[in-house]
Amino acid sequence: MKRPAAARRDAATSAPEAGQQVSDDTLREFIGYHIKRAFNVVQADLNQALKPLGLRMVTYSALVLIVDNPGLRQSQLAEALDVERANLVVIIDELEGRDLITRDRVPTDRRAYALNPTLAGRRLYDRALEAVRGHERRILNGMTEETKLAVIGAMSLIRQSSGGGSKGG
Amino acid sequence: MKRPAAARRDAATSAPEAGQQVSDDTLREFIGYHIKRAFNVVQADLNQALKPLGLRMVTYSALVLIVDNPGLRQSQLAEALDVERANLVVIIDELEGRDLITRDRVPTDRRAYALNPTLAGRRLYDRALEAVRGHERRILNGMTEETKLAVIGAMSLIRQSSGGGSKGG
DNA sequence: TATTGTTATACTCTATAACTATA
DNA sequence: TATAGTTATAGAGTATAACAATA
Repeated sequence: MKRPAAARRDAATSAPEAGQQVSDDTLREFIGYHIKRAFNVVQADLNQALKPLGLRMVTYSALVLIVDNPGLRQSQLAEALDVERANLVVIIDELEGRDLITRDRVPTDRRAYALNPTLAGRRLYDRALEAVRGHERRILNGMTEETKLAVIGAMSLIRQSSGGGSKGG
Repeated sequence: MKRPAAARRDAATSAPEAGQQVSDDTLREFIGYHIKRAFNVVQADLNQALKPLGLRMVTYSALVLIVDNPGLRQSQLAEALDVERANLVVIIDELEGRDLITRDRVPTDRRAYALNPTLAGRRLYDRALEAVRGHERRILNGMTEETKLAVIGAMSLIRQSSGGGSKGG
């Protein structure tokens, strides 16, 4: 109920002193605010880094998981990426259309497709990982290994607070 | 160029052993991946917390900044929230339509509007902050103060790597 | 009956260009 | 000329329902 000391200007219908800068002291109390702002930077820079390869964040993540888990099914990939099966279809269409992966019928369950990378897919995987490593070097800007581990631990802690799937946002 | 030891299954067009679970070891090398997953959880839970108040993440942030910086202009708010002026219009419309804020003409610059909270706006601000504090308690799940500060420092470091505006993602 | 992949649809968020009224 | 707010529009991202084929 108490209000932030620093932020507040004066009371009702105050004048908009133009040159003055906006205080976000109240929002900065919250860790979620900092995460959101940082994530915006990460996302923007990552997409820039992936653009020359014709990839976006989702298509990149999907390609990596398919190369690392060849033969997995669309439903498994959808769950791993935390996207709806329906929305994954166009992502897979895109990767398949560029001959980066193949959709292979599963003999033992003819409803399902096994996703496998092509040679081109594996090559793009290597280039994408190099690009993303460069991107991380850029945005981390000399962050210590200790801090990195602390962040990863903290993010995992937050992730655990949710039951599992995190949609609905 | 080297490949993750843990992740890889066998080679070309392998079988999709159904029960097996998907490895994201390669992606977990990257801090951005952890931030994204955590942010998804934060966003989903925050929106749940704000729903009873009729607020979303943006409208909440906008309301907080308007209460803390009464009299600021839309363009200032747009910059502070890192959204386009054009997209802020509907957000402001929404808050104004609910009589949480007012758009007041600036006498010294008749192009601009000064944004001011109403009494109802200030009251909802208080309730929203309470709700968000509860949300943070929930998702942080006993994170130590030390870790929190480390995370905030790390997120600020990432934010600094960008020139300022972080759009284009 | 349930599940896999699919289509269609809708709703949010975001980016861009162009307009108006003022400066 | 430039700026503040606005409108319109298009592209992502995402959620839901319903369908065909298969289990």
